[in-house]
Amino acid sequence: MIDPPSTAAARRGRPRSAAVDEAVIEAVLRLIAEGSTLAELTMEGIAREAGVGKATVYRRWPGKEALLLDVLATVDGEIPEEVPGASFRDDLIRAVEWIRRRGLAKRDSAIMRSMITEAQASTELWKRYHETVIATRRTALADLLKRGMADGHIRPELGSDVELLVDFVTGPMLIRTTLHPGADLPDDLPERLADLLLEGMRPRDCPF
Amino acid sequence: MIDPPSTAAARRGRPRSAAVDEAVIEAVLRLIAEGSTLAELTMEGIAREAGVGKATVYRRWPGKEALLLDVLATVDGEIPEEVPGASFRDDLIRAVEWIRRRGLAKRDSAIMRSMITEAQASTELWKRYHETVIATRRTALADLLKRGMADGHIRPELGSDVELLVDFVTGPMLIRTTLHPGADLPDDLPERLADLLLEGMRPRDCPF
DNA sequence: AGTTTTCGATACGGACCCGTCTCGTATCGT
DNA sequence: ACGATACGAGACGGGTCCGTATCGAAAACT
Repeated sequence: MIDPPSTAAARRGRPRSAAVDEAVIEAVLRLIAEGSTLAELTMEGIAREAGVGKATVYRRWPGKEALLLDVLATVDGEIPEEVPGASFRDDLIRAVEWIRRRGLAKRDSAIMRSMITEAQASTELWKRYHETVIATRRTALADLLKRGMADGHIRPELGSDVELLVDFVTGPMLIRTTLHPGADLPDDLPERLADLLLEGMRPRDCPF
Repeated sequence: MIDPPSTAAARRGRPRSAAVDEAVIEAVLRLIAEGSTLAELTMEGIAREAGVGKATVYRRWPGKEALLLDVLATVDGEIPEEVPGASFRDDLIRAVEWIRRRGLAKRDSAIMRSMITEAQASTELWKRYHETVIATRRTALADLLKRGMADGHIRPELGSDVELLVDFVTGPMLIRTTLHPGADLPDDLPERLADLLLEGMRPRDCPF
């Protein structure tokens, strides 16, 4: 985002409308949710959708890439706080359920699909998305798994590769939400999946 | 692919070069593998990459969509025949290993990523890819799982939703290959993952 | 009140791509 | 040999998008 004319000298004249910033970002999210690829997004189309002049957009962002970076920033905050629940099983279900919800949200799943393509080019955009959304979520899940390991819900020898466990937990649901868009995601899916995962990780002599 | 001037009347004149067909399709695959999005592909760029006149491309395909459909057709054949191996575990490892290999192949993974994004628009292209590549592979895996179920490697109550099991098996490795491009995929990953999966699915009193 | 900046709208030149067409040449059938 | 077609190269008009500039009106500051 471009700063208004440099903080020092001027603060005179009509100030920028915060509503416009919001309208533009909302417009981008709307277009993505409606099926636009990132490549299909145009500054002209964005301005039109936002009901805003093209120059007004360029006054704030130097180009599409910068704008999209700011759009992504508004998506970051949607990661839920990680409160340990009643049991390891509950926490696991909640983690999977969270992925399911993102899949049901047109907006989030559309963004994710867009980012997957961007990953090929490994752009700044993808780096940002990975750092703020994916990595955050993965470390949170890794922590959860480590807690479960400490409590004896997971075979110790699996601890050598927590990343594999994270993929193990997230993969199935993620595949449903990204690869089979429109696949039905019934309410009890997280629970059934979590039990399947638990069974895969638990010690053979575990009493749970 | 457009037929040469109608089968009936004419077969005179210089025939079309089969080498050109190949060169064009190869060029498209090369461009995709190098990171081009499908949207970024241009008929001009394709012709240039193939060392071919633009008109020569249009003589064979009416447009990009049709060309890409033919390109996809050349990718279909790479699905391996499904020979039951020594054990259920071996078969499972082979199935996961196959996904890993596709992930290592820049070409295949790039195509897959492209298709995932294209799926939003639900084009003819996606339908074709899903039918010929994804669905084929999934039913093969479902058959494998049913065999395993019949042999007692899988808890009977899991049989009610084979699709979930397919996601369970493919998800983790697919996530690695599509969502974390460039992630290392060590040789023993399929084996470790398959054992994790087996453990999740096996009956508690299973002797295996 | 007067100044300054933003606002939406729109015009502009440049770049790129589309799909068609026209070259001169090459390569086939007859 | 000859006619027909394919070939590479590239010109062409038409379209879209980029990023900048200009307009009169609106909205803030001094």
